[in-house]
Amino acid sequence: VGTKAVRTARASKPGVDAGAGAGERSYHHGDLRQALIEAGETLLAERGVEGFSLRECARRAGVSASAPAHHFGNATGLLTAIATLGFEGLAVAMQRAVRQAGASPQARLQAIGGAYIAYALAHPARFRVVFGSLPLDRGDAALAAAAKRAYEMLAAAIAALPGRASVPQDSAKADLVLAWSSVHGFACLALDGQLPLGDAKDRTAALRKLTRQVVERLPRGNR
Amino acid sequence: VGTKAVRTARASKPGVDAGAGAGERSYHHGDLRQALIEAGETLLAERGVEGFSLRECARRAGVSASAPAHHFGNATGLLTAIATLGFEGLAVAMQRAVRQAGASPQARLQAIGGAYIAYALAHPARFRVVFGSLPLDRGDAALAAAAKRAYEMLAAAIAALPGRASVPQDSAKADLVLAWSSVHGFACLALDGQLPLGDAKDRTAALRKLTRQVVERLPRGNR
DNA sequence: TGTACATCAGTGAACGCGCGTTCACTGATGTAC
DNA sequence: TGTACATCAGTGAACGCGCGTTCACTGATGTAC
Repeated sequence: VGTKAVRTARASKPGVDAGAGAGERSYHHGDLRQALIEAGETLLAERGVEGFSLRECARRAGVSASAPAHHFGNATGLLTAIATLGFEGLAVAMQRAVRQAGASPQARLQAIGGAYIAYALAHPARFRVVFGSLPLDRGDAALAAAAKRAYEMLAAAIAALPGRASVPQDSAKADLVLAWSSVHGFACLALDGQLPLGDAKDRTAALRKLTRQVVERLPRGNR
Repeated sequence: VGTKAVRTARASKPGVDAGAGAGERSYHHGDLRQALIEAGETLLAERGVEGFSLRECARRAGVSASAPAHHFGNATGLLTAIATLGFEGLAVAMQRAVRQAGASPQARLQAIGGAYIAYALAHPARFRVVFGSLPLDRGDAALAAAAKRAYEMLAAAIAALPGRASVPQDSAKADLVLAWSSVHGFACLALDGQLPLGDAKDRTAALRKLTRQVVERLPRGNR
């Protein structure tokens, strides 16, 4: 009975199977790791941090409750993988924004801020895992590397502003905190639905104002 | 046995009993509502959002598992009460900061920002309940009133800045979002331990820089 | 090309646990007369 | 001041549930010869 139920569940999601002509999947999943991560994100998006469970992820991936242990060990392992994706996605989104923003350092920094917020709103589950209070394996190497990459993109964008070369390091740090705080706060409040902004147009306007002012208020070094 | 255990638990927290000479508490608690709220906050602080449960709150208050239902109905009710406290405390803290900051509108706004962050760091559990993803009864009248009070303090402080009378309403809204985002983001990142700031001194310096710049960059209306 | 075997990736039953909630109950308190 | 009674605020046993994790197992795959 169990096997049949699994097959039915899988058959309802065609196109996920790797190889194998028919819609049926074989005993092995193909890419359970990936499927569990996706299930986890969907679950978090649907039920929030409270509703997350490893068993439900397994259920959604069409797999027995004990299967996830082979890939992630435990729930923290899966959440850590999702958080890593979150940092990586953030870095990629910021990278892309920089490329599209042209050569002006100001425009680039502004674009990074916009990309940060857009990413948070597009992937609320990932964002909440990264910056929420769920248990993560903070010692995980992949997680730390992804976090560092995202962090350094922001730092580099600030350092590239005119006149910043002469800014002392701890002052540069404080400026990074300032810029990051603004953008991060906006993302959090927007995600929580706390912002007193009516429609998406209001929000876009406020967002643009915010990123512009963040750029403008970063002091130049040589004054 | 149950009753005895309860008595022992209560006896270990002297001074909580209302009236009654001896350390023993009677059948009635005295102020269970308050005790449950405090237990909830401690629990959240200790175990985070994940570790919260109504039963554990009852246990810590030295009371049976079914007692909380008399006061809060369910877990969401207790969390809503904590969130209400959070907004009220935030409003009170900001109020106090304004009073101590003197007459200058700039200094007042800056003080409000500092008070917001200080409150978040001093009451992480409340702050996380207010702005986290835990289920709350958003229709609760007390909660809505407290939220409104806190929100309007910030709005009033911004409106009191020189030249702001002529700023159109939607632009004022966007400015409020800007100021709130900066301060809120700083508080969130600091709570999550994400800020690359070494000690409390670093943090205070960054905080001061942040609130100052927020104030300076709010545009005047009459230009 | 065939065969033996190791390894990988899954199953499914079982465990013990803590949870929220319900229920009939009872001790303590307050109020009317 | 005393008594009857309503109401309030708790008890504790019981329920069914979903959870994470363990365990012996087995089907599928890959590799050595």
